[in-house]
Amino acid sequence: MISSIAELISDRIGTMPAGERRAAQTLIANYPLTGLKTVAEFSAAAGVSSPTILRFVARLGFQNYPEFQSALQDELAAQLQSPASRTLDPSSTGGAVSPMLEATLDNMRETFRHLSDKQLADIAARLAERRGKTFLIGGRFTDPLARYMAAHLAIIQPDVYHLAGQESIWRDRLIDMGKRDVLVIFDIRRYQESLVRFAEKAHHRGVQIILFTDQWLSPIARFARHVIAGRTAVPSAWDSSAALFVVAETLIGAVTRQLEAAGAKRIRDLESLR
Amino acid sequence: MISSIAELISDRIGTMPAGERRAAQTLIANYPLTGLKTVAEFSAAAGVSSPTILRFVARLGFQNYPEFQSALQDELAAQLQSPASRTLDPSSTGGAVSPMLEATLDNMRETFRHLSDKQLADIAARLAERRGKTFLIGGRFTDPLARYMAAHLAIIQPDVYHLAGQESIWRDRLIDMGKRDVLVIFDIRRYQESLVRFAEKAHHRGVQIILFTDQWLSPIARFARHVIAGRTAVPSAWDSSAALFVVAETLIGAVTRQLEAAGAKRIRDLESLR
DNA sequence: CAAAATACGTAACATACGATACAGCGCTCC
DNA sequence: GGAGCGCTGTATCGTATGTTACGTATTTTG
Repeated sequence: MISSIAELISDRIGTMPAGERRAAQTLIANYPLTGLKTVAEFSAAAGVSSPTILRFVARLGFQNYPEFQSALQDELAAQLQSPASRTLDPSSTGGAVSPMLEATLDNMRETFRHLSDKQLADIAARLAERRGKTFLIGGRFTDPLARYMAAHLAIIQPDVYHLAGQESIWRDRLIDMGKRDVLVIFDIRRYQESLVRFAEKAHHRGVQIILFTDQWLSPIARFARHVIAGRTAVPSAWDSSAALFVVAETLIGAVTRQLEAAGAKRIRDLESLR
Repeated sequence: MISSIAELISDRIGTMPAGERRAAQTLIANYPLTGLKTVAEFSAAAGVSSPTILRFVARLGFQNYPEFQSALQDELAAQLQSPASRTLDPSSTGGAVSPMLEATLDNMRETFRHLSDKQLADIAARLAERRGKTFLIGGRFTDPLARYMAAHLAIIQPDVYHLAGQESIWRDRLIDMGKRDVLVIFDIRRYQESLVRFAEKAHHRGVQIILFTDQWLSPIARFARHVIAGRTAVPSAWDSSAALFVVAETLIGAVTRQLEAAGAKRIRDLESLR
């Protein structure tokens, strides 16, 4: 049963030649707006020629382009009249994907429910005050999150370092850390021994630790000044770091806002360096 | 302050002559669909003549009919991109949580709404079939996502490589790529020249490209076999990659499920290696 | 009540839009 | 490696669309 044109497309997109597939993808990307424009605009957006667009709609089973547009408009009309039914109710998608998404969304709500605005503001403030250096590090699967956060923070303020590579390398960086510095650690199950040892040593040197972990709390929590506990359970073989990722983005945004004045100047300076 | 065209109309409907008022009313009645149709259809629906419609849109301040339609489409685009689902479930979040989170949740729902189960299943199947090698690479801020995905995929199957470091390094890896291989690219605004060039060359070598991008589609979409367009807009100075992150996790889960038998054995082997 | 002004529709016009024919190119399959 | 097929873009064509001019109807005002 094919109800919407979007389904029709994703059903046949596999059998389409390259050019028409581009058309399909650009249409899906911001559905259904591109389809309401003229053939010329559609083709320009997709980077193909007009005839390809027409062949595309022909393959979908429409006699001509206006007929295709009418179908899109009808669909849009039905959709606008019942706005509530449009926002993804769990039953409509049905497939194996939906439970994963639902669980992830729940995780985020839960994570933020246990996270007060004040707590986030405090952490952001600590990251924004430029007394010392900021170091970031993560575990096997969470190190990309540390990288992601470092990439953003490094733009709006100086002295941001992501600790990468072999353990011996970042262990030696301990020598540079002191009580004015901040260490952001990502560590979820199964907690890594090496990270715990590293955190302990940093803690003894007076470094303030901000820990991103799961709801069962990494042993590093003992040494941490701030602990962010995210929900990670999803119906999959793996744990999900998505909630922690969103917290990280939220913090990045908050820090950016606090450093607005200084940060804006810094960004301009960076731009001029290219 | 007049924001939407609907407001503009209801603001001036009092000063309009009878015919144009009928036009206004029929447009408001099922807004904005009637305005997207042709002048002839609009006039028929309103029971007036074509020139009356044109005089109507002229009175609203538009130079010509196409300009009026474009304005309607822009409005519709903005509306579709940020669904007002906030009003739907204020209960679940419990009140004044950061607008950042709400926007992120919306982005995810929207992203998955434009993403069919079949599409995801196709991509997962392509990643699971072990004919060739799998390469992953990302842009300035999205490379951590590539890393994250690579870290997981590399555990359940062989020949998974994350392309890191300087451009010249991964450019040389092109020599190892062929038509049996898959290249996963993350690229959101502002799109990186180097990535586009790399994608183009890989494409010419017959490599199948799976692209993670934003709703405005990186130019790499021209070469991509599969395109995943995620929503990135959040109330922050930065774009959000969270939706793409969740799609990545979903794919990781799907691939893992498909490789369950082979993957489980591989994981056991890995365990015994420690 | 008359006269003017405004509003509206009919009909002709020009533009630009969608459709089609054709040629070049790349790809696949012997 | 060569022949065949299928896909894609360029150029051209017919037409539907938006636009305008003009005449008639309707309302408004002195």
